[in-house]
Amino acid sequence: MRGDIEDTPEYCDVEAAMEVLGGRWKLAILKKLLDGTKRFSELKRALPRITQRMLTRQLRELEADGLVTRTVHREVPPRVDYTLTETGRSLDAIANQLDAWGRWYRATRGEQAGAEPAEPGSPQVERSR
Amino acid sequence: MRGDIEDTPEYCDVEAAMEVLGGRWKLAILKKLLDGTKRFSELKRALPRITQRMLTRQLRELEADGLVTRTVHREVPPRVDYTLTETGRSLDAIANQLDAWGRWYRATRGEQAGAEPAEPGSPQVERSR
DNA sequence: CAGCATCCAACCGGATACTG
DNA sequence: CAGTATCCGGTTGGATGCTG
Repeated sequence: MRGDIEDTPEYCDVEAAMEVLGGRWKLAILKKLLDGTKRFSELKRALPRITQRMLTRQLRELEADGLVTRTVHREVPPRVDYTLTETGRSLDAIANQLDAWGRWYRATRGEQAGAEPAEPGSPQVERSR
Repeated sequence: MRGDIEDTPEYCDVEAAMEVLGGRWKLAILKKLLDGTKRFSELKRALPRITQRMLTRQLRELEADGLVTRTVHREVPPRVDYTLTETGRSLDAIANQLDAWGRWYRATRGEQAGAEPAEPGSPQVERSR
């Protein structure tokens, strides 16, 4: 069973994904935008722990990577809103599974580190194997 | 729809997940370990772009977070191997979907940066192998 | 409202050299 | 083999002030 294809030192595509989605905020922002278009202040309110500075920067990067669209309405007061592109929406399943996993992980770690809870063995996510 | 729950400024669980899985390497390492137990040098070979220092640090963090088990064999030459815990294996589906997404994203971006693919949905996510 | 500018501290990640 | 020690640049993130 030594296929040794498994050990191929090729560039892992997970790395490619993490270069775009890496950092602490990208996926959290994506997740919020899955509900629909949101303006800057709505996102800021939805993510209280991110600073304005970081939110701006992360949104610009997501825009540059083609995951969100930024729309500026020239009115007073100013209004800018952000919408997921098709590419951004393609992360729907992954973002939701990460959300479920995060909740599950926090629960298991919060109660007792290392033991399996009475809950379903996994988050909503289906396990392989 | 004013007081909808969707906008709850609560701590997003995606953030919790990203605190554990964040950074460029965590998920890539996880992905490699999904194939089974690997020793340090095998991981290093499987991920040529990570430095030894980073590999060590990321592995220690994964261990501290209960995702991998570190086993030291007191022999000469030294041997240490790493195995996923149940918690670590619970990320199987997510890691594989991210891998698939990364491959798909690279492909679409490589061909035509900025244009939407005619394809209807997300990348073809391979559920379990 | 939605930002940009600036300063600054802390941490992340990489390169290199050395060790049990 | 599997690390540790040291140095160092870049990024993250916070605070504060200013602008169209």
